[in-house]
Amino acid sequence: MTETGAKSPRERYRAQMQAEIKQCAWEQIATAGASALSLNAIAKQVGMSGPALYRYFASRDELITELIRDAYRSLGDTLREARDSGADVAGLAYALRDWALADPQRYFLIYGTPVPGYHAPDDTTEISNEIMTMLIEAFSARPPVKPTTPFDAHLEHHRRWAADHSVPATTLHGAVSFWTRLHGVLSLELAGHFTGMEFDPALLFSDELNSLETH
Amino acid sequence: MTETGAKSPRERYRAQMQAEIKQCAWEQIATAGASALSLNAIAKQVGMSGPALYRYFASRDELITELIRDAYRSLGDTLREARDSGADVAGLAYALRDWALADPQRYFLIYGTPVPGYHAPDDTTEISNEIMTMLIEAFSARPPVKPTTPFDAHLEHHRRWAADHSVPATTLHGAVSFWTRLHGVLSLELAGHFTGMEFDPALLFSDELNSLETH
DNA sequence: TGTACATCAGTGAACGCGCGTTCACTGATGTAC
DNA sequence: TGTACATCAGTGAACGCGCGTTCACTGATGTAC
Repeated sequence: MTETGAKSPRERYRAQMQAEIKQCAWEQIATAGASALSLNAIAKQVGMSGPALYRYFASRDELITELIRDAYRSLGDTLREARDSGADVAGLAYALRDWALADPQRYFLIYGTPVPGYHAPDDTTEISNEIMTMLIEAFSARPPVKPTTPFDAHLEHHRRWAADHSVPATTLHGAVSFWTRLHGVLSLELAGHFTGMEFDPALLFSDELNSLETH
Repeated sequence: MTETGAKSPRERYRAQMQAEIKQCAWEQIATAGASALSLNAIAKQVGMSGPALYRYFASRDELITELIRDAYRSLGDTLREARDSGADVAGLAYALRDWALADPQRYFLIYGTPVPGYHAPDDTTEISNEIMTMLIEAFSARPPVKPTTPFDAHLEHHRRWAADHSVPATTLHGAVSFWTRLHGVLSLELAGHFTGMEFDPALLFSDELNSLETH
């Protein structure tokens, strides 16, 4: 009875309120960074008093955890939709880039500076795995790469993390390099490390994407 | 009279105390992240009372700024020393990697999540420029690369940031890709995004380094 | 349709806390004659 | 070498602040008969 569809008005309201709180939280993060997120400030902006938030989230940490979960889900959804629309490796890359540019602080919430103590919730690693699987699939549809690097050889015996057992190691390598190279450009761009150099980061991104063809 | 050498005992003591404070600050950052840095906590650990720190730093922000400056200087020194010891591109890469692994939070203080409001002090961009120049020099010593990519062409007309006007655009491109690719692997490794995959990040790093030969 | 009760969103006061920072001060160290 | 003064490191009390969180409560909304 409780498990599917048919929400009561109260449940609707509750969900809507929860979404509004998160929305405010995201705006605050975009403005001042995640570490400056304040429950009281959110409450004020939403138009209710501080303690009321505890109807929706058990604590500040739980709110942040939920935001991280949402960020992962959003990225996963974005890439899945791209794939379902027939996107190839390049399509996934641009979907990633657009997603990152749309909200840099959301990107950094996943891929930015780790907080020493904190450990991300388990569902996020599931989404990470799904993303990796999508990348591997995309690279599987490509003409195979010739040269075998030391890392390729290493991967032959360290590939338990990859769901698909039949795919060649060079394909796994492609997926990993997709991740690291595009993250390299993206994170430096989003952090503003290219301001001062007048080149267009988009072109660098495209070039890095193309570099994945040979490796 | 004031400008060079010959420090008085007071100046010595002062410099030593300042260094000790910074040292404690770094330990705190390594433990709990930069955003959790607390003046009072530092004071307690150094063995003096809170307000005493204001003899050495005008404010918390100035302390952090100074730490960022030191991080940049440390990285610059490390790479310069490597170069002066005759390191080539690969040597610089491993010097970078070692430096990053020695203190991940120091790395993230430079290359991690940006704080929306904050702007790094000017001297840091000088060091960034110096680092870029060293990379360009290192890539100049290599056999030239054949294929010209769109980004190469773009760089021909957007290279004012590069001090050396005589070097080909593909060389500049090499230096930029060095930066982005190695940062991509390093930052994901340091942030722990490879835990759960059993491969050795060092081998991936080497492979990414080798990938720079063709591009 | 109307009444009695349960659920639950939101309030306001209060908690303790640690923060950065200021201020007037003490006391030791250095400098000048 | 000894005295008089200036410099400056460090203290302790106090400031106001905003934080996350708890608690007992009010009042509206939903549910059962």
